[in-house]
Amino acid sequence: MTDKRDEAETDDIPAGMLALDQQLCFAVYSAAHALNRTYKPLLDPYGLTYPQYIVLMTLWEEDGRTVKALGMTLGLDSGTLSPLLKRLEAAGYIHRARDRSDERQVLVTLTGKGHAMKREAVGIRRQIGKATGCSLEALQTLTADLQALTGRLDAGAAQDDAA
Amino acid sequence: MTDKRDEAETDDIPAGMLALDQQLCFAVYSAAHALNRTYKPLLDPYGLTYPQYIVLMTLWEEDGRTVKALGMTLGLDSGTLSPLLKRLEAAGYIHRARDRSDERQVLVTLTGKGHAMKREAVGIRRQIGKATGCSLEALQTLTADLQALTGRLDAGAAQDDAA
DNA sequence: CAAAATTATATTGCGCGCAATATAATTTTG
DNA sequence: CAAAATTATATTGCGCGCAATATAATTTTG
Repeated sequence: MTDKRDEAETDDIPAGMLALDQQLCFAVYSAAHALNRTYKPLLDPYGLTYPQYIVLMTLWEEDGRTVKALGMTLGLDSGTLSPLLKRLEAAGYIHRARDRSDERQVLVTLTGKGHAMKREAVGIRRQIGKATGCSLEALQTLTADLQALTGRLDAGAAQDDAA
Repeated sequence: MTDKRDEAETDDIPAGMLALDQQLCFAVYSAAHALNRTYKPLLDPYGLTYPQYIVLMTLWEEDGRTVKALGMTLGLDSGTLSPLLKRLEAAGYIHRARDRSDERQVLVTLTGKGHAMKREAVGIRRQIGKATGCSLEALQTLTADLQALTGRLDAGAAQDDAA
């Protein structure tokens, strides 16, 4: 973009020491996997995966959303959500139905089992909180920093699309 | 574990506001996806996925590792690595060969193309750095916090295994 | 109002990530 | 040293996550 040339000298990184940006990427990658592993034994008894649990959390906040609305909140498209929602329905947690006033849309609503799961989530939340071993402030800071990072990354991607 | 009862009142979270620990989990989840999306257009021209790129980075640090050693570093098992490495070999980036002194092990080494990719990585690294939009200090703090989090999560999981 | 464009969801195919299992090589045990 | 246990890798099956495509409903355009 700029016509500067003289900032190209990060060329070689001392052996045994990754560049910081690579470290960050790997740290996010590893943390995501570690969280997944931590959730797994807590969710297995309910037959839920972590992404399915996230969808339920979203519905606990606001029930009766469309697939599209869920996708916007979670950053997922129908290619991921459609089969996931079918499994959640098969497991009895949600119900899917075409919107009568716009038959293109599918409304996703919690079943009794889906609502009941919210109470079970209290224990899960407590265990995850314990496992992170973070103070409330640390949790807040880290969350805010990650949200800011995600925002900047997505903003950059959107800009690239425009070009 | 403790016999206290009087800390069970996080039961209900105000509507429209997720508990902080859930926010953190979702923030990590979203950041990982955002990073993946950012890497994708940069790696596509080379026919590489982000996990494959991570494996290459690991080999740039120390070539000639076993599958097991790679797995320890990356937190992945052979179920993930075996097919991934086969694809990296098919793409010409690495070579796989049984260790002559212990035929159970497979040694993974970079090809010329695999080594050459390290130079291409300089540009990718710069673009990712720009996309994160972080100061060096912010990058360092965030990385360290995430590494600490991952460490605590994995330590907890290891403890559970022992029980 | 009919044709074209847009929108919402679903499907297919591919690459992880992981659990469960299989296989072959090596080490330990009796 | 032979049998049993362990170790390293590979394979199968399932659920994401995403790109590409298909389909049906709705909206826009002429």
